Order: sequence, then structure tokens, then C-alpha cells
Amino acid sequence: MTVRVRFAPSPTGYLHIGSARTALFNYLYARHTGGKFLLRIEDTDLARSTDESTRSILDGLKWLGFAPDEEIVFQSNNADKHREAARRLLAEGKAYRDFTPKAEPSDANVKDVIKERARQQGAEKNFRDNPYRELSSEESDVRAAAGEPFAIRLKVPDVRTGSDSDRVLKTSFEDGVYGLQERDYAETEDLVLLRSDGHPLYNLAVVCDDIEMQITDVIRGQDHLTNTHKQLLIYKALGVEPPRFAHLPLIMAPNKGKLSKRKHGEVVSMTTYRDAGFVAAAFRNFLALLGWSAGEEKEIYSLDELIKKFTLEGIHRSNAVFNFHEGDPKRWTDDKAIWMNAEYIRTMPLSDLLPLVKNELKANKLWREEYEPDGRALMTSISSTSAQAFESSTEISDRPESIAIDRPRHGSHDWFVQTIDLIRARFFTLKDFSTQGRAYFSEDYDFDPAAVAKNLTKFPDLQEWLPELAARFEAELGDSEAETRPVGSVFFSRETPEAASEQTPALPLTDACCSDRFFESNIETVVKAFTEEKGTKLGVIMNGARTLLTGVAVGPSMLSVFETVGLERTLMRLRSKVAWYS
RNA sequence: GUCCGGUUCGUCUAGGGGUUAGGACACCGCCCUUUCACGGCGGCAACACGGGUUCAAAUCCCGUACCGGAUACCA
Repeated sequence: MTVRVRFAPSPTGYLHIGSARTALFNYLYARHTGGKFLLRIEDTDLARSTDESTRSILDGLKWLGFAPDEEIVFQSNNADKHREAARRLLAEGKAYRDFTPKAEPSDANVKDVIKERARQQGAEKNFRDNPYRELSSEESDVRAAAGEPFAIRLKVPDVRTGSDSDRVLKTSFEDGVYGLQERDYAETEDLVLLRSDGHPLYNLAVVCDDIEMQITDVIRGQDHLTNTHKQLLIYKALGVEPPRFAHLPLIMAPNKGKLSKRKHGEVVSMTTYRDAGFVAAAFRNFLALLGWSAGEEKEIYSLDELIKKFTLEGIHRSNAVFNFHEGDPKRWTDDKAIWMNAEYIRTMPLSDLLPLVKNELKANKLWREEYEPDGRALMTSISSTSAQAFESSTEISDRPESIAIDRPRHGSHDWFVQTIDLIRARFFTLKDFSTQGRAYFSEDYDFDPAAVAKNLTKFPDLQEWLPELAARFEAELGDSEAETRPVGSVFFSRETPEAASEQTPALPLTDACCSDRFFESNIETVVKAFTEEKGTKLGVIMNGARTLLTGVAVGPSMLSVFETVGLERTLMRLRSKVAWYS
């Protein structure tokens, strides 16, 4: 029989990190076994379920790439079938009407109330002492017909009186993760199947739907371990063979307490990671390693590798801590998740990264159609050394010295690809491309005060030197043939970003305006000579220029930055006084 | 209270009778370097406790402690 698994979230909030992992494991199991991955929205709690939550969950799943193989099932649509099942069990004497008036909800914390009540009962409890349990069906019918409200409870075999012929005194099943699980009937209450208002309850709904959907394997959080025993009783009453079960360890907060939406907020929501510039593949990878391992030292797994290696045996029995740092903006989520994301950004194939960067730039109005001419897909036309490293673990060789003929035209597709490959090495999230990397794509970038203080203000001479360096570049590396274009023309004027993106100006720089000689080795010669002449250190000039050219103190080799930014923009930025007064 | 689980560096984990208890993240140091990263090298750091079984226990058994889950006319 082909495997059929389901992910069944209740739409009472966004997609929680723990739920996301449950979805992942279900998905991996389905793919690994060649089965189907289904999605069921458990919206039977009308009071708490919202469409917005459903949307948010769907968004999160979509981002992670877990598309269900069949149409999404909404549990609330099946309420009639659930009621039908309950009535059948009632008719067969496997359930009974409970006329006990519904308890008024207390204003205290529900969990606490329940815990307290359970404590009171202690070991003395007897789940079979409901006065309506043995009520004759005639009397039950009469009272029901009279309009007296009732809930329908499952009649769990009473092993104490021995009135039931059942020889089995406990429910048991072989859990895919936790092994043999047993529970005495005496430990299980006569659970309510149907509320007095006719509303089907969770355990009944789940069993009915799982049967209906022909689920073969239920993979869910460990918090459902005791529900499984209840559900087993329902399966039995319904006369249906139950599926296999596997329960997952829970994901805990740093204090090993419960990871809750209410208490920990955004950090547990999947959409937060999407919006924070996480690469879905990276987060998936991180999630997979939280409570599962293939028993090897490898840590970076592609989806295909995860699918191939995933087994229930690799799942742990102990809970894992999601180790984020509350109140620390730099380490707002688990360090390893951040590292994993950075690792993906700098090593994943460029062809996979480029579309993600495109989205990021687009969202910030930094995208230009020239980066993707003729509607052709963002393909890597240059080989990325690091992308190769992603496939094999061969050593990353140094970028070969630039050769004038091979240099892509600034603003072109090739330039874009090469630039992304250059700057991604020190980025952590996709957001960095539009923030730290902004100066590569726009004239409208800010100057980091710390960078200005450290690299500019500290060396007042630079205010003279840097424009002087610009002149030197122009004289020695500029294209004497080309017409001198006014600095800051068209594309490069410091206009508002809106203006720049709305009118999509023509290609910023033509071949004619790109110096054939403004490349790394030449730049180095000029800068070195200039530095010597001024009797200062190379770092002073380089870091000053870096601050002016990129607005930040962090970046790739300055020689690459010069070349990437291009002669015209370099000249303009070196001459600009904006940074000095920012 | 009762039932059910769990416990290896700060965190994620490998290891399931004989290991200098391995890796990753984080942290620290060194190298590389015009900056910051990346990378390389190195360091810090763990078998919850107590009994057994055994020539030998992180590993098997029992107990204790601690942590977690469940115990609803919630899901």
C-alpha cells in the first residue's frame, strides 16, 4: 500500500516552527517512501480558527516548498460525517449520551484548572463512574427526545467490573520513534466525541478524517502521544484498522520551556524567516537537523539528499532547544540557523541564488531589467568558483586576475551576476543585498557613521586626497577616446530611488564610456603609486575609498570594488563630499 | 497527583560494552589581509546522580533527581 501522510495544522496562528518541522518530516517521509503528502486544515474550533491563520500557514508551507499532493481538506467541511460516526457508535452501544450539564468555563487559565482538577482526583480517579454510562437506551432516548442537552462519550471498556468481554486491558501500538507504547484502559477517560451543541471534537474528527483520507502513517508532535491511545479506541469502536504512528520530539525555548507564539512572538513564525531574508532551503536544512540526524557528520543537505537519507529511525526521542537569544538583535534567532543561511548564500549555485536576490532587489526598487535582458532567465554565464565548491568539496581557487576583454559591461547581466558572486561571500541574509550591498545597485545609499568616523574623519587629508585619486584614475585609466561625460548624468544622479526605478533609464554605461583599463591590476598600480607619493599607508587610502564607494566599512577586496563599481561611478563617488557631512 | 517520555560540551548532535568520547554552531587565539568576512590552523567545553551486572559501562539493569508531554463538551 502506498504511503499517505498528512500535515494537519489548526489555523489558530501563523505557521509555528515546530509545526513547520512536523510538515517537513511528513514531507520527507512521503517523498522517501514514494507516497503522498497531504494537507488538512483542522478548523473545527470555530472560535479560534481564522482565515488569516490559514493563509499564513499556507504561505509558510509554500515558502518552504511543501505543496500537498492532493486538494487541501478543511476539517470543518466534514462535520456531518463526524456526527454521523458518533451517532453510529451511539446506536451500536459503543458510546453513550452524557446528560451532565456542561461545565461553565472558568476565567482562570484552562491548563491550570485542568491540572488542579486532575491533582484532586489523584490515583483515586475512576473514569467509569459516569452515572449516564449505564443508562438504559430507552431512558436515554426519552431524555434526548425531551430536548435535554447531552454530549456523546465513547464507552471505554471497564476492566474493573469485568462487564466487558474485552480480553485486552490496554491500548498499545508500536511508535515509529518511541517504540512500544502501552496504556491501561483505566487511564483513559470516556472521551467526548460530540459536544452538547452537536459539535464534533478533535479526536473523533481526526480519526474520521484520517480514515477518509486513507492515511497510512500519522507523524505528529509528541504532545499527541496520549491522544493516540484515545484515537486507537475510536478506531476499534469504528471497526477500522488504525494507521501507523510516529511521534516527534518537541522543540523547546532556550529555557527548555514551551516555545509559544504568545510568549516568544515572531521568532517562532515561519513568515518571519521568509521576511528576514532567509533562504528556504537553508531553513529547511536547519529544521531537518533539529531532532533528526543521518548519523553522520555531514550537515549541509540538499532537499534530495534529505529525502534519500530520511528515516524514522534517525529521529530522536529527546526534545531539542531552539536556541535564539531574546533581546539580542544580532543573534535574534538560533546561531546555527543564521550560519546555515550564510553558508547557503555563499555556496549555493548562483542560478538558485540569483532569483532570490532579484526578488530582494525588486522589493527595494533596486532591480533593473538590464540585469535580465530579453526576459531570459537569470543564468550564470560566468562560472562561480564557490558554486563549484558547493557541489564538490574541492578547494576554492582565487579569482583569476581580470582580463580587460572578459570584463562585463557595467549594469549588464554579466556584471550583475559577477557582482552578486563577489559580494555574497560575507552576507548572512538576502536582506544584506539591499542594505549592505545597496551601493552596488544605486546611487542612493547611506553612509555608516561608524565607517565614516573610522575611515574618513580620522584622516582629514583624505578630503583632498580622494578627489585627487579620482583625477589620477581619470588621467591614467580613463578612456581618452571617449567623450567626457558630465559626472552624475542620467542614471547616476542622486535622485530618489523611486525616480530611478520608475522610468527605467537606458543602460547606464555604454562600452564607450567604460574604460578598458580600469581593472584590478592597473588600479593597484595607480593606487600604490599614489599612496607612496602621499607618504601614507595603503589601508588609509583603501578604507577611505571603500567608505565613499560603498558607504560601509565591510566588503570585498577594494580592487574588486573599484572595478565592480566602475570608473565613472568611482570618479563621482571619490569626488563627492556627501559622506563628509553625513 | 497519575500516566507517558527524556537526560552526551552553552546549543544542535555522533557514538548503543573496550574511543585520547567525534563533528557543527557559538566563543577565544593565531595565520591570511587595505577593512570586514570567508578560509586555514589551534583552543575552551559534555556522558545528571547513586547503585548494580561485567575483566571492562556514556553504552545493559534498577533507583533517585531534574526536565518535558498528557490528563477539557481545546486542538
